[in-house]
Amino acid sequence: MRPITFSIEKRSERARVGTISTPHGTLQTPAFVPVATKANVKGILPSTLESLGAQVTLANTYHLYLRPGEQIVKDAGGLNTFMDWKKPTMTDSGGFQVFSLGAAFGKTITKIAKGEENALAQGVSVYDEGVQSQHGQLAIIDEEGVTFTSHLDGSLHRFTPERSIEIQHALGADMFFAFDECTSPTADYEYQRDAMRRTHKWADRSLKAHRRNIDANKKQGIFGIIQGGRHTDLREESAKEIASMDFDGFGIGGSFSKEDMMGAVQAAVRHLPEEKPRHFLGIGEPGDLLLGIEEGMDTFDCVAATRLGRHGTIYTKRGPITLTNEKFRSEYSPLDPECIVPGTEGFTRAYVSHLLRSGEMLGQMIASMHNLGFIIRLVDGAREALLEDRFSEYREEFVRGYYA
RNA sequence: GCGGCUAUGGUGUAACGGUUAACACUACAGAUUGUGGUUCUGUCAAUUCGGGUUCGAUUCCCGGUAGCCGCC
Repeated sequence: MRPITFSIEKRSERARVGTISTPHGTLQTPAFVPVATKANVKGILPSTLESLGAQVTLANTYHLYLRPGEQIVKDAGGLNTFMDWKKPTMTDSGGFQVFSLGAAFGKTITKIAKGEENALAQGVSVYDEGVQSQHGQLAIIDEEGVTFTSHLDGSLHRFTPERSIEIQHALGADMFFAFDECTSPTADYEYQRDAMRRTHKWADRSLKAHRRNIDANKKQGIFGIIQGGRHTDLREESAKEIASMDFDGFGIGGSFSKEDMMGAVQAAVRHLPEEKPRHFLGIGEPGDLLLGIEEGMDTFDCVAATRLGRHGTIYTKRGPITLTNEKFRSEYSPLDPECIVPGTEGFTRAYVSHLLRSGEMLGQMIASMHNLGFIIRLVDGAREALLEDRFSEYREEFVRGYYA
């Protein structure tokens, strides 16, 4: 019996409603996964997280390895005990940091490319770009793994698939990811293909490293990651390859352009087994979550809710608003009159605007809390809608209000 | 009353007899999708007033005004 099991309660075209069982309890899917990079969701207490309806959190291998070190977490009794979070946990493998500290370091590239960057990328070889900017990067990739300098103190480190898995065993999350390379959206086709095939080899090595550890196999499940950028043929190749391996679940990772995201997902999902959970890494914005659900994705993690909140932007049913804008200084209305998040009922836009403008941490906490509550409710609502056969109406109604 | 010093965006500073007077903060706006915790990118905004010298003055000169310091 595997530690991670998945059952589907209902299907609606490609979308599904299910339950993931883990040693720390179950997850009703579709589910949003708050990001707890350094074993905390920035500005949010675990008890608050629970009251917002969070079912699971995702921590990061790279960050916890550097500080405090995986041994500290292990000796604490694992991630759950360390951070006093009793529900299921996940860890990301550190593969994303290969991108964020490598090709994207010190640049404005994000994992979601805009249209123009795309066009720009057509004629540009990322290999050249990489050589040019290698001095400014903290990570260098080779076939065996990644060598990087710590962003904290400049010290030299190396991750291989085996090392990433070893660290993730020490962290002890219920579900964790194979070590992968998240490519830049500005990379050309050849680079995407080569990086994807390298990721496949790393997936195989990650899986073998995990299965060798009998003890960890009783407590933790491993997810393989599909890459391939925005190219549907690469996404298909990647999905077939990763699906053929004995993973407990799958993740769709990497970079896209906004327009091609769902095409890439569809191409991948086609080749994934029905009976295993699918996680959409780093997605997303409200509309993207609903699209992902429609395409058959089960879980989603994203930093947007907390990052936007910290920087003063909150979600509302009528689209995102920037609370630090002058007009909100004297708006004595709820953060979102159409979506009151429990625990924030009494706060007005004017008050939170004041806190954020004053640099008060409570402002960031309230805005993060609101955004997390908003997103979790959105995804939970989608689950209900799927169960009641009204998902498309649910999605359309939301999109009509949010993107009006 | 006399003498000296100072006067540059909202704030604190910079600069020069010569294009669009610089910088930081503030203000205003934008960005953010597996987090490098208060980040990144833009924008608005000033030479105290009146004369004079000069091709040209924020800069040099005279005066007014204001502030600070000293003296009686």
